[in-house]
Amino acid sequence: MARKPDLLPGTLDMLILRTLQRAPLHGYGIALQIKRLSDDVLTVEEGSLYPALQRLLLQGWVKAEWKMTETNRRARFYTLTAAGRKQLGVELTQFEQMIEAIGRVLRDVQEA
Amino acid sequence: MARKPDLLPGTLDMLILRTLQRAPLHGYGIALQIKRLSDDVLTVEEGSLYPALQRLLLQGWVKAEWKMTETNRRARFYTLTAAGRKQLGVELTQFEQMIEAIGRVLRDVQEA
DNA sequence: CTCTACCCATAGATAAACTATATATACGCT
DNA sequence: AGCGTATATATAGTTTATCTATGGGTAGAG
Repeated sequence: MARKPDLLPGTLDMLILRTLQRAPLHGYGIALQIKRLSDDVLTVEEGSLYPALQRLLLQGWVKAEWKMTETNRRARFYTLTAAGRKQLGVELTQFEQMIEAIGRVLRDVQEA
Repeated sequence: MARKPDLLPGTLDMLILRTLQRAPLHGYGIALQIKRLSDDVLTVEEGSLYPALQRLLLQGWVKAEWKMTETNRRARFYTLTAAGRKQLGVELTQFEQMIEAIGRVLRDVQEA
């Protein structure tokens, strides 16, 4: 009845970019980190993650290169570009603005 | 390039239910109120609003009846049902949980 | 030599929201 | 009388994000 979404639609790109701002990372690692930092509230499914990364690549917000992980595995490491850093700023601002706006509607702030 | 969404996907039903919790209202009025309370940050397009109201009706979360407005117009007034009140509670809780989780990811709270 | 954790990727379905369009009426203005 | 604007509902068709399901493949532990 009441579905339990894995994440809030429209926030995935922002979460990925923010994760990459801390350090370059591969897809699997990004998903794990988001899951862990959110205390398992947010889960990034693989079918959402990899298309999202393709989107970000196409937009030029991240770049990718194949490397070996510490555990000796081939993995594609994504790095935030300058444009990506800028985009992250835009998305963070917009997101905060929306959250505040939603808060106003939910709380029904009275005005003169 | 950087799209400006009208609202955060996944929050519309909650916003409508919350608006109706204050008082029964017609579709047009709901959209106006959300827009105004949010200081024009949130805009509910008609193509989003009316399908959403149909959804809520089908789920039994609201009921509707035709009435006249104060300005002497035919309009369909929606009222929150008991089930709708309950659903609103669920959605509010989930939303807060998600927002907090996103906040943790964005702020990268350090733990032991 | 099998199992689990790690890692990438895409095709297809679903659902929410958007754009565009259609209809209609009350009221004020000229 | 005629026009424009704000009010009011509704749907068809498109787009886009996310999910489900599936397919690969490798390192290392047991």
